Order: sequence, then C-alpha cells, then structure tokens
Amino acid sequence: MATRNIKEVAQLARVSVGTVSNVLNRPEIVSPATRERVFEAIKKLGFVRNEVARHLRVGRSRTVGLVVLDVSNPFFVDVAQGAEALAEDHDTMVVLCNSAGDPGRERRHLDQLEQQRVMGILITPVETETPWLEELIARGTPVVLVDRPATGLQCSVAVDDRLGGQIAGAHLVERGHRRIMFVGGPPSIKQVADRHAGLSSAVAAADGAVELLTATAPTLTVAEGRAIGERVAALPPGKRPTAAFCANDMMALGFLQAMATHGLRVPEDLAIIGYDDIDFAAAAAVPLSSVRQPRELLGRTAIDLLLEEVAEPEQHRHRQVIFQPDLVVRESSAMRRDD
Amino acid sequence: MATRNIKEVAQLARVSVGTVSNVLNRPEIVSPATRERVFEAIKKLGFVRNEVARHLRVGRSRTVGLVVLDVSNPFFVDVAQGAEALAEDHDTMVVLCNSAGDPGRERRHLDQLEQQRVMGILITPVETETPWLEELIARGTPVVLVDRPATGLQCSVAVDDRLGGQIAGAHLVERGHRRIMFVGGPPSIKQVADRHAGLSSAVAAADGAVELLTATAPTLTVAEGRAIGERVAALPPGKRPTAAFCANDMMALGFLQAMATHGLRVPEDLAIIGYDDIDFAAAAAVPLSSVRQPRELLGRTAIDLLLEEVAEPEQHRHRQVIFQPDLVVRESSAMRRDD
DNA sequence: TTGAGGTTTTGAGACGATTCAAAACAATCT
DNA sequence: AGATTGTTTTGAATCGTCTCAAAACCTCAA
Repeated sequence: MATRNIKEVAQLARVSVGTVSNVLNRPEIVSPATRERVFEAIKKLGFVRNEVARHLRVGRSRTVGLVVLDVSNPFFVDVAQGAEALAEDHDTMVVLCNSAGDPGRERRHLDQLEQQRVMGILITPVETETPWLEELIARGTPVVLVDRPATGLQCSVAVDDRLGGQIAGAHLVERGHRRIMFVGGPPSIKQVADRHAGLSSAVAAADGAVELLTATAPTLTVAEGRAIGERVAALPPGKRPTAAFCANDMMALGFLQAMATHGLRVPEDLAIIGYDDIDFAAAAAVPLSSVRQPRELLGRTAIDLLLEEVAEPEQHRHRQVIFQPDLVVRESSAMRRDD
Repeated sequence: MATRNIKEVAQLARVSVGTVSNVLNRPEIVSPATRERVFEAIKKLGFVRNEVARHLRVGRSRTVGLVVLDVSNPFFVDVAQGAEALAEDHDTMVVLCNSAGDPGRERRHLDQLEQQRVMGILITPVETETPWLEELIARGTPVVLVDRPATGLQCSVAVDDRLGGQIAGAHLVERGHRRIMFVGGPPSIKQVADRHAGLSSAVAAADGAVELLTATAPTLTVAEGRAIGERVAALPPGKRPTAAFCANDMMALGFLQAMATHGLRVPEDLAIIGYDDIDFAAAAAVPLSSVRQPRELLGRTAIDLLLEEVAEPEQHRHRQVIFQPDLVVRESSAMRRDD
C-alpha cells in the first residue's frame, strides 16, 4: 500500500514538512516557486492528505451524522438530500444512519458517531426520552432534532404535526365524511400522536357529528398499511369508515392497495389521505391526497442550525423552528360525500 | 467541551495509559481488580474513546463508503440496507454517498472517502471509464463494483442485465406484442445499454415479426418516464407501441402515470414492464410487472467480497459475482394480446 | 556595512490512542 | 535466600498532520 505522507512530499520537494502543510492549507503565504515544487511532488507521489491525522490535530471534523427512523421511507431520503445539499456548500460530509425504529440500533449509531468525533448530529429519535442522547449532548456534541420539537437542550426543526392532522381532518369533515379512521402507529412516536391529536380536534369541532376510529400498527410501513386495509375491507359496509387518514404515505399506499385487491373504490367507497407527500404518492393507483411537509427544507434548516451552533458555541441560543404543513388534494379524497 | 482522554482516565484510576488501553482492547489480560478500577474511572469521567486517534495509530478504519447513482431510487436504498446489515455483523459502518449521476459529485465523494482512509469503497460508477477510480485503487484502497461487472482491477457484484432485458422481451413477444418500445436512458450507463441489448435479442429472435422502438431520456427518473409517456400517449393508435419496457421502475411508474392521465388503459391499450421490482412497483396504479434483482443480496455480497479482500490482501484474487434476474408478472403486462 | 522591516521557511511540540520490550511483581520450588 | 517461571503493569516511541515561535533570507535605506 503506497500511501504517502507529508514527510515524503517534503523530502522530494526539498522543503520542510511545515511548508508542505502550508501549501495545503494556506497556499497564499508560500512563494510561488516553492508552491509549484511542492505541488509537483504531491502529484508525482500521488499523495492524498490523511484527513484522520488532520482531524486529530485540529480537533474538529467536517462530518455530520444524520440518524433517521427509516431510510426506506422516501420522506427521510428527501430530508437527507436537503441536508446534504447545504452541507456540501460548506464542504461537509453527511453520513446517513438508519435506526430503523430500533432504539438499540439508534444507540449504536450514536456511539459510533461520537467516537468518530463528528462535528454534530441530526437525529429523529425513536423515542421521546433518550437519556443517552442527553448525555452525549452534555459531553459536548451539538445535536439538532429533526421532525420533532426540542426539549431545550438543543435546536430543532419540525413541522406542526397537530396542524397537519387538523387540516386533513377538517378537509374530510368538510367533504361530508362522518366515519373517519386514523391509520396510525405506536403513540410513543411523537409524530403519530400529534397527527392523531390534530385529527381528533377537527373531529371534535364537528360537534359529535363525526365518529373517529383508530387502528394502530407497530411500524409505519407499506405492509402494515396493507394489513390494516385488509381488516377494514372485510368490515360490513355499514361498519366501515368512509375515510382513512394514514400516519404516513407508506401506510396510505399499502392501505390503498388493500382497497384495490378487495374491489373497493377510492374515493367512492373510501377516501384516503396520507402524510408527507412523497413523490410516489402522486404516482399511486389512485393519486393520493397527502399532507405535505417541506422535506428538503427540513434538512437544510437542520444543517443550518447545526453550523450556526458549531460556529459560535458560546453565544448560541437553541432555537426551535417550526414549519407549517399544507394539504395537497388529489383524487383519493377529491369526492364530496352525501349520505 | 468536556472531552476526556485516556490519560485522564489513567490518572483517576491510578494506572498507566498502557493499562487503560489494554482494558479497552484486551480486557482479559488485565487483572480483575485494576480492570474494575479503570471501568469506574471511565464511567465517572464519561470517557468516550477517540476513534480518530485510534484509527491513526492502527492504520485501518472500520468504515466503508458506498457510492450510489441515486439515493432517491429505492433500489439503491435496498442495496444499501443489505450492505449495512452484513457490515454491522463485522461492526463496520457504511457511509452512504450519492453521486446523483454526476461524475463531479462522484469524484468529490471518492476524494473525501480516500482522505478519510476508509477501509474500502463499494461503488456503482456513473461512467464506464473512471480513471480516478483506477488511480485510487492503485494507491491501495480496495474497491468493489456494484451492479456492474468489473474490469479486472477489482471485485464486482452484478446482475445479468442482458438476460433481464431478454426475459422481459420474450415475455412481451409471447404475449402477442408486435410493437415494443424501450423506455431508456443514456446508453453510456452500462445497465441501460445491456437491458436494451437483451430486449433487442428477444425481438430479433422473433424473426422480424416484432418492431422495436427506442426512447432515450437523460436520467432514469419518474419525471422523465412521465415525459416520454406523454409523448407516446399523443401518438395515433396505429403508431403507438403496444408495450413499453422501461429501464427501471421509477421510469415505469412515471410512464404509467402518463397513461392514466391520458385515459389509456394498462395493460389493455399498452402493457408496461419495469426493472428492479422496488416495493412501490407492486403498489402502483396498476401493479407493475418488473424484472427483479436480488437487491439486498447485491449489497451483502459486495461487503462480503470487500471484507475478504481486506482480510487477506495478499492472496486475494478478484472475483466477479453475477446473479440472475427474474421476471415478476403482475397486472401491467398480464394480458394476452391478439390482433 | 549595518540595521530595520518584511517575507518565507523551518522544526520542535502537540493531538489521543496503541504497541511492545522491559520492568515490576507474585508464586513456587530448591 | 535465591532461582525460576508466569503474570501484570509501565512508559517511551509511533501514527500523519498542524501550529507557531524562531530562524533565515531579502530588500532597501542610512
């Protein structure tokens, strides 16, 4: 393994290691002649700067960790792309870690990132209480919570999920639905609980005219959505809700599939609204209505807050940024219902 | 920032730094009493091992880079998940990088990974010829090509794309289609060229009875698929192909959407086959037939080959693993066509 | 020729963990 | 007590780069 170091370059260019380092970091302070000589040596040797050693010396890395709940959910991929786009401008690398909803995996990733001495971490935590995350913060790694409001220990970027649920609920009520189901997941996931709460408030605003059902799955996946859909399709028409509001688009897609395989028409027999407005929502069997979150913007803003904190740790005040969701109405909920 | 080091731990535990290091790496060789004392000190100080310094000394990192063509394509996400799953067993971290089909981004990521001294790189290169990748290999970073056969400089895992195209083509011919369109991308992408070639060979096998059309987009995205779909839908029925084979599922999904918005029925008016069999394919407006690749297996195998090379660099012989694709027939191509 | 002022270059410590030969200690046997 | 063997612990050297005070080198003026 011909991995060259700064010393060999110095030797070949007949300068000191300090000079080579200067050429690498502050080329303007070294004379054009030597600079040229050093560049040549670098090229001839195929020297590649060892970022690890550099990092050890300067103490701060140019890497941030992004720990998401589910990489196979395009929502998080989009958040990641937003983060990466902005990070790239500050030539910083984003490493994407997948907790897959498992606190154990989450913890292992956090440990690894801390050992790596990343400059900061963006995370959508699995659970509301995460003691080791707080310890990590206490030890000095800046953290920004993504898609979840902060507790005061750190910055956060989130979207008002309660409002999102409410908008969706109001829309369904307004379209004449009187029997609405929330297709959700474990209420320990803050986002799920909030969306549910929002829907409830919209239902409550209808003064008892609307009935609210709730289905709960362990994870927010296509498969779980489909499973719940199967159960709903099996209900007698009178018992069946006329609309379903799903905790995310993955579930909505699964739910929709189940409707199709059981010959139920969407939105005629049952309207569906998803959440996140991932790109696949518009491409679904029946184009999905969905509550849109500013996905890339979430990622960008998170990086922004982090960089701000890293730049001036002293006078930094933690902030909580909250965005507003909006409803994209498509065919899956387009119809007015009149019974 | 209270970031503790091994020396402080040693001091508190009243042992030497060497002993602390031993406790961390080979606990069995230090006496239970001291070991306990050191653990206590570690806990009390909240010491977290600095992986950067460790790596500098040991010279080998536990991180591998995975550079993919498009993170928003679930196919690559699944490959990544496969890779990560196996990597985790060897407690190795996978960092996911997105070249987004841009050679410039690809290069920047490779540079960064090399500077980071990762233990190896898995990559689906943007272009067939990538000189700087070869230089990188020459300098000593092990590389495994993913979803593309190797050139001999490195290992590779791939799927026989030509066969995939052929299977899809044979299926369409057998179903009675006589006018088939390949909805593809730039032939500079090897995968695309091979799938096209496979389709061609299946068409050729029909002895001139079948006509082959080709549409080419700059990228393999949903949007491009939709755009091509729009153009096809606008053709007069006689000129229109009766089947489309798309270079990947993303394009197929877009294409399908265009059919729907123009009132063309799938598969009655036009059959569609996609490629990759991503999870969303089954959830599409009309469930998509698709050529399935063993996605997670690709990732796992790539990591496997890499670890093998890293473990015994001397006697390692580069290998090319090739998997067979298979066709999953769903509704979008289910119908027999008889004109 | 000397000195002042400016520009380049030098090289000896860090940074934090690992390694390993050597020292220290302990146990057992003559 | 001394020799022998085995187990723990030590601490200096090392990995590759950056930093910064000091040295070296220039130029120009007195």
